[in-house]
Parts: sequence; C-alpha cells; structure tokens
Amino acid sequence: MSNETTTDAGNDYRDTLFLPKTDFPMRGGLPKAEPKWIERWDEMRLYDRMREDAKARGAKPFILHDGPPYANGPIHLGTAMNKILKDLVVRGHQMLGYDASYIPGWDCHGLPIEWKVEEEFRAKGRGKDDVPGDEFRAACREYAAKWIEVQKQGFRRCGVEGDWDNPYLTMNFDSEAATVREFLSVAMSGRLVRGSKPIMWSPVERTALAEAEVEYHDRKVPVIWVKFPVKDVNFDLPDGMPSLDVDNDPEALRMLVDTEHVYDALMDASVLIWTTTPWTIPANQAVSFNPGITYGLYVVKDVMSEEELGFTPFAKPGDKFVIADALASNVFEAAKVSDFARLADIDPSTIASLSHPLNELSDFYKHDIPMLAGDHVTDDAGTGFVHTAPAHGEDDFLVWIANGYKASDIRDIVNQDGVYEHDELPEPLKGLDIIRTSGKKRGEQGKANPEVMRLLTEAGNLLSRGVTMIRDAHSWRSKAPVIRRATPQWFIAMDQAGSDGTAPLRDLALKALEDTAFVPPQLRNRITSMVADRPDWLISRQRNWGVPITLLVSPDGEPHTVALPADKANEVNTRILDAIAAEGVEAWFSADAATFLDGIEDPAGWEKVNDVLDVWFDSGTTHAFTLRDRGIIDEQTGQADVYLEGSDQHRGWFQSSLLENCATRGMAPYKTVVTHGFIVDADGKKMSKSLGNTVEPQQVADQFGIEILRLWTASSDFTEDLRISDDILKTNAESYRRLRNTLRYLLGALEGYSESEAVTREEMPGLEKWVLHRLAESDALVRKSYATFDYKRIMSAMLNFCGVDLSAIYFDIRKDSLYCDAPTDVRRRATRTVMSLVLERLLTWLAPIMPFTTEEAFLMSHFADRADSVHLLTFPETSASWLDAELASRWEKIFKVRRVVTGALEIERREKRIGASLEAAPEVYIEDAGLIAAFEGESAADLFITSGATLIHGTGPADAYRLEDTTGVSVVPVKASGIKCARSWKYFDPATADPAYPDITPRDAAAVKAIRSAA
RNA sequence: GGGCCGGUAGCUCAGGUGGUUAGAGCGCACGCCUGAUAAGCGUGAGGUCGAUGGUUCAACUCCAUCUCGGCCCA
Repeated sequence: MSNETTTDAGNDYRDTLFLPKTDFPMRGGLPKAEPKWIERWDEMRLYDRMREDAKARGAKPFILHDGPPYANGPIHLGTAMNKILKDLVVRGHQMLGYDASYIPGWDCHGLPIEWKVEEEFRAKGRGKDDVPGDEFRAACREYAAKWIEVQKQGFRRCGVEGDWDNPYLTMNFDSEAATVREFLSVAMSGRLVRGSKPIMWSPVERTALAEAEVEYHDRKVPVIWVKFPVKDVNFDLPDGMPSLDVDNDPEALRMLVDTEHVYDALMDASVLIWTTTPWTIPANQAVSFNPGITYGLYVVKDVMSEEELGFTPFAKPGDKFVIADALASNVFEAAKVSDFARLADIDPSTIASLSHPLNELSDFYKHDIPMLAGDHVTDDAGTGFVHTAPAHGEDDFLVWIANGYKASDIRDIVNQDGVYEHDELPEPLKGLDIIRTSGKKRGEQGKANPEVMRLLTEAGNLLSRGVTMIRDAHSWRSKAPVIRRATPQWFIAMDQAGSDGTAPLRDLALKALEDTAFVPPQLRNRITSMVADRPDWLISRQRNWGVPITLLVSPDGEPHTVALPADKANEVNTRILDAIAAEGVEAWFSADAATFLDGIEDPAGWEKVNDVLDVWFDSGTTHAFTLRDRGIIDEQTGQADVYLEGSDQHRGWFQSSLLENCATRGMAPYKTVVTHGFIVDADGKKMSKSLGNTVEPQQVADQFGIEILRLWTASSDFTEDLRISDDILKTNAESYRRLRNTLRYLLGALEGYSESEAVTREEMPGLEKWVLHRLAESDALVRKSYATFDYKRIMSAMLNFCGVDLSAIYFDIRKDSLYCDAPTDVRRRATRTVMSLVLERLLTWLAPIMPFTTEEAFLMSHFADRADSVHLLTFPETSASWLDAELASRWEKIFKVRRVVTGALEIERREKRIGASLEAAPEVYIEDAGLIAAFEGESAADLFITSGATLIHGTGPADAYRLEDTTGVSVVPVKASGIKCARSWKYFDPATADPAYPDITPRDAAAVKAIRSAA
C-alpha cells in the first residue's frame, strides 16, 4: 500500500515538536526526599506562616483538639495513622479556607511511666521506698520528656504539620496548675464524694487500678464447695410445716430417722456455695441467692468409695444440702456423691440465717450470716448460691447495700499488701498473703488460700475442692493478678445534683452528647450507652507520679470544699493554686495541711490528701489548659470543632473530657466527635507482636515513603477497621505512581506556560469545556468530602479523574495538539489553559494527602511565584458556571461511540492488521440522529485518535463491529490511506501537502513554518 | 458472657424508599505503542453482595438466627 512510500524522516522534525519537558522526576524517591521537605518547612516556619496568612485573610478558626498519646515508647502504626488522619482534617480545613491550628499534646503522668521508672531505680539497686517522692517524680518527668522527643520526631516524619515547638504536655507546670484548678472546680460543684468500695487492687504495686490499667488473662485457681450450716429459719414450727416428699423416695426418708418435716431437715442442712477465691471466705458476711431460681433440699444417699477414688470423699450419706435444682447433679458429681435424693422445694428466703463455716474457730465468726436476694446470682455454674464478701467484690458490695446493710459494717481484713490484717482475726490467718508480691514467684498464689482450705476441712465444712481456669483481671504492668479490696477512694458522682442545683453529671453528659455530632453517626450509641451505664468516676490513685488531689480533710472526714463555707474554701483554693503555679505540684506534696489552712481555719485535726488524680482526669482537662488558657476558644462557652480518636476512646478521652467539661461548664468540650477504627492485618486480625503481623511506621517510611502511608490512610474507610499489608501498601504505591505521573505530565506539557497564553472558556473546544465541567464537579466533591472527613471519596475520585478522564481520554486525545500544533493555535492554547487549571487544582486538592509530592510539583510549576509553599494556598475558586450538564451528556454520548471504535480497532490489532490507532480511519454507522449530532463541530478522528473517521447516519453492514450495550452503533475499521506524516504520524493524502513540506500534513507544515520563523 | 460496630470482585472502595445482565479504580491476563518509556493506550477474565431461615410477586438491600472480625466491658 501507500505506506511503503512514506519517508522515515521522523527525526528531522523532532525539534519542531513540543514534547513534555520537566525536571520533575518520574519516581519520587520518597524515603530520601521527605525528610528534606520537612527540613525546608521547618526553616521557613511553615506552620507559623499558615497561621499568619489565615489571620491576614480573616479566616474563621477551625480547631481540632489533639488527643494526647501517652509518653512512653516509640510510635507505632496506630498512633501514626491517628496523627495522619488529624493532619488530613487540619490541612483539609486549612485549604478550605479556615484558620486550622493544631497543637499536638502528650499525656505524661500515670502508672505505666511510674512503673518504668521504678524499674530503672530497681536496676540501680534502689527500691521503691528508698527514693524520695520529689526525686522520683523528677525522674518520671525526665522519662516522659525523653519519649515525647522520640514521638515528636516520629510524628513529624509522618508529615504532620502543627505547632511542634509549643505542644501541650499534661506535666507542664501550667497544665498541672490548670488540672488542679479544674479539679477544685469539680470539688466545689459538690459532685465529689468519698466512698469505700471494692476496687481492683494490685498487691504487687500496692495500688488501686482503673479498668484501663488491667488486662484479662486465664489463670489456674482453686475451686471449693463450702457448707454454710443453716442456723435459723423464718417460719413457725413445727405446725403448718410441709411434710417431706416421702412418696418420692421412701428410702431417703428412712435415712432421716426421726425427721418428718422440712423444718427438721432444713435445720440439719447446709447451704452450699462455690468459689474460686477461698481467701475471701474469712471476709464472708452473707450468702446471696436469686429468687428466680428454683432450689431444692437434697440428701446424700451414697458416696463413691475410697477404693474407687484413691481418697475419702468429704461427703457422707445423710448429709443434707440446699442447692439450685439446675446444678444439683453437677455439685454431687464434683462431691463424688454416687446417689442422692431430692426431699423438698426450698424457698431460700425462708432461711433466716446461716453459720459461718469457720464458726468454731473464733468469736469473729459467731455472727449470723444473712441470706440476700440478688440478680447477679445465676444457675449457669456453681451451686445457685453466691458467697458474699462485700469488701471483695463489686456484686457483693452492691447486693449488700441493696439489702439495706451499711458500707461501714463491711469487714476489711486485707491490707494494701494483700495480707490479712485485723485484730479479731483468728491466729492462723493473721499475716497470710493472698498473692506473693516479691521474689521469683511474684504474682503467684500466697499462703491464704491453702490455709483457708485447711481450716475449712478441719471444720468439716469443705465439701469438695478442685482446680479450674478462669479469666481474671491482671495488672497491666506487672502482669500479676489483682484482687478486689475495699479502700477509701474519691469519686466524682454521676447521679448527684450539683451543689448549685444543676442536674447530675450523668444527665448533663447525656444531654451534651445529644448536642454533639458524630462521625460515623452510629457511634453515638456507643458513648451514650457507656455514659448511661458507667459507675461513679473513681479519680484517686495511691501513686506518686500525677497531679495531686488537692483536698484537705476535716476532723469530721469531709473535704475542705464541703467542710468549709464557700468563701473560706475559695480562699484555701487560691492558696493551693498560687503555690502550685509558683512551684509546681511539689508545692503540694512537700507541704502540710497547715500551710493552706493557717489563718483561715484551725488546722488541728485536718489532714492533707496524698493521693494523685486518675490520669484520665488530666487528659480530660487538656481542653482547659490548651484551648481555653491559650485563648483559642472562649473560657466558658468555647468548644473545639473536632475531637478525633480511635473507638477505644469512647471509654477514655472522649468521655473523660466530656465529664470534666460537663462538671465544670455544663457542656461537651467538642462539637463533633470523629472516631476511627483500629489497624488490622490483611485477614482482618488485630496486630500483635505475638502474631508477628505488625508493621512499623519507620519501616514503611524507609521502604515506600510516608506519603504511601498517607495515601493508604486517606483511601481507607477509617470509620471501620483499617486493613494493611505489604500488598495493600504496594497497591497504594501504584496509586501514587498514577497521581505522580499525572502531575509530571501536566508539568511537562505546561513547560514555558504563562497566563498570557490562556484563552477564555468561550474560545475553547468542546473537549476542554468538558474537562472544565469535570473540574467543577470534582471541586464540589473535594470540598464537601474534606468538610465531612470523607477522604476515601477524594482518593477514588482523584484516581478516576487522573486515570480515566485525564490520562486515558484527555491527555491521549490532546497529545497531538500539544505536540504538533503551532504554539499560537487556539486549540493548543486552550489545552494548555485547561491543563494549567487542572494542575492548579490537583496540586491543592491533593496537598493535604500528599504534602511532599504536591510541594515538589508546585515549586516546579509556573504557580511557584504565588507562594513559598503549596500549603500556603487554599483550594482555588472553581466557577460553578463551568458546570454544563447538557455538554456533559453530549460528551458521554461521544465517549460511548468512542468505546465501540476502540473495540473495533482492538480486533484489527489482534489480527495484526494495524498497530497504532492512527493506522485506522474507521467508518462509524450511527442509527440515532441524536447520537450523531453529539459530534457536531468536533473532529471525530481527533477524538478517536485515528487518522480519519467517517460518521454515517445509518445501520451499517451486518459484519460491522458492534458492542452489546451500545445498540445502533457499528464500526467498519477501515485502514487509513495515504502516507504517514513524518511529524504527527497521521496518515494523510500527500496530494494535499504543502509542496515545501511534502512529507507532513498541511497542519504540521504550517506549525513548522510558524516555529521556524519565530526562531 | 454483655454492649456497640462491621463483613459487596485478589486489593481499596461505590451502590440501592427492596424491582431489568451489582459498579469504579488498582491488580491480574492478553495485546498495542515506543515522541509521558522502570511511562502511556486498549481488550478481557474475576462477585452464590459472610451463612442460614423468614417477610414479599421480588432481597445484596427489610426481619431473625448463626458465623467471622474489631473496639469496649465482665
């Protein structure tokens, strides 16, 4: 064919082509480049500049208040993701036009740091009691400061922008003073109560533990069945007593000798309990039952023999027990009873009292043991009765109080070391430890359990014993088991009205939650139900490293905030606050009560509280010393726009901050709560060191670059759990490549571009108008998505826009114009105008997600003279007038036809009839007049990237190419005729050529002339 | 064991007052280009929408149960 006549003179025209030219490299080299950008931003004081610029343009403030990570240990992927997400929120809002400040913070007090520091001292041979409090606290402060520095570097490496030079630290003196101030404000509101409750106590660390400080592990424990002999019953005797059910089992009745009535049998029976904590038996004060469970009186008829068992069972024929019916056979099996009979129904409320199983041992145990009704008793396991020691169990305490008994009558026989200590305890029990608190066997069972079991056996009240596994609370730090122990503690009451008549804290908090927006909305339930159900807030800790509970207790046991009249109390408070503001918390620890009372109240008999505050209280006040004290929000009525944390903080920081601000100011400290999920592996399993599926941020930074992690964060649905794996990161690296190359192509195509080249929308071809339409659509989507924290939507929109609209369609089609048209050609100028508008938007839209790459591209672009950094820009105004639905639907029609054409050409390629699409000049048959009209004014060949194209209104030959979903369109893939243009590679009729340039098309000839004459 | 939430192609995500063959990008396979080249273009194959049962003319979409997973709590 005529192809053979083509002269291959391509290189002759190469220098007349406008090929993309840019120094922006194809590959980012992120791991090396990123730290350099951070350095640059540092040097130019980018964060301060952003603040200044925002203030200068009168921007509205937008406050994301940072939830403080705990200052021990390096950052991990979860904390990195959390900070990146916050950075997306802050940068997104900054570019939306707000003054989006961000002050990072750290949580510095508390047990975990204290524990580490204790370890360090121990390593130097100094025990806990050898280190003075102030020295110890100084060491804790230093320890926290060290990790803050490490974490700060880690977060900065993630590209997180913020006021890193002025972060908030809960251990700063002004923070500590503010925390004390807030605490005293709560105390003065009358919501502070002193109580003695069984709380989780770690004998090893000699401290009370909060829920957050314990973890649950399986543990092997003894299990015992104990007899509580019936002491008295409630009914008159013996008249009116029901008879025993003799018909049921005459043989059983015969064994009861002279017993005919339930009364006699009951008085000879025992109520059976089952427990896994034998050491609590000496603290027993009641036995609980559930009125909803049916109970029976049982008699033992026969037991397994010593030969069968290898030991003598404790049960004997004739023994009588009251047990829940559902559990009787289980109990007898455990007691090695081979035969038994049920004698009667028993209503446990008719049992007036029981004897303590150690009754004979000491006068201490001669008292009556009452039967208490309680819902916590079940017949799932055990005996249907629950041994109740109100000092050592939450349920025990509650049922004790619910039945009208007094908290002050609760027997507290265990000291802070977990050792029995009480004057009236029988001698064998005194000084026994429950858990070993030192040595190699630290955390293991102490002497209490075995001795209690021995004494019970001796008393004949142990029916059976065994061993079982239970899931039980252990100290988070020492991993040792914890016990429940009644100790005096300070609480913030949830259900007590304020002294000024304001509603109880729970009501205030629930109301505040109603006024709060939640992202995702379904998570509102979570914190609401937690607040609705939570117990009073235990805020005291018997520790050293924390903000002191600055209370002085009167001789009557009342805190000064209650014991003194308000004016005097305030005077004391002022004195406390002044002291702490001047010298830090040591001012409290080193002083005595008189220091703060002298001249206001007679200090005789007053005591200073030496507990410290729960660290959750510290973090609950971060808004006070970070936002209010720095004047970022109004002291009384201000709220942060957003708190953003993981879902675990519904119990943590979201709640402590809520309760704190409700107690002091009656409202939530935030307008919106954004919750993210947790990072899991490719299979949706949580990350753990033991599973070996952890990913470290530094590792990602070194291998891929942090921007890939940011891309991953942005593209994930953070409201659920976020999956990550090497493959997932690789996928994001692919996305990055696509975005980077799009920027690169734009930069290359815009080489030498300036605004003077721009044309107006009216002058532009339809395709350019379509791109502007897409730009306007994307602008709306991007703005809305940044405002609603929906980054994954931005990512997918940008990927589609860059991959399909730009790369596959627009760039591909306009390549010819861009490379070959004369520079003055309106089409080419329109293309560059649109490309400039696209680049301007892509750079800013992507900047919050890809701060490094967009900065690099920005500084290489013709926009660089607008600002020193892309991050000093806002999203450019994008005219809604660019939206043109009619035009868009016209182009959808064109693209529909185009797909049929590319399909047809693909067949030709398969058959090796063509290679490049420019080798074709298809005939396109279109039945629908509307469809063909869509092409009016457009060059179909340009849009198809073919050398020619003929649109024909008609049906087309039967063997023409068709697509199933595009009816009425068929394509005959005619091969292009003529010669191949040496410049544009289009096939054309040589007869039309400019005689001076016979080997190129007239368009190319004109362009070459223009270029050469300009040169 | 309890509370809250979730389970759509290999991956990341769309979708719908319940109603024709469930979508996109990426990846994958195959092909093209060689003037975006460790790039670009095209075509194609991938889904019992976690499972089961129910409501309904019709369910991936509503209800129940189960299962798997996550956070919190015991």
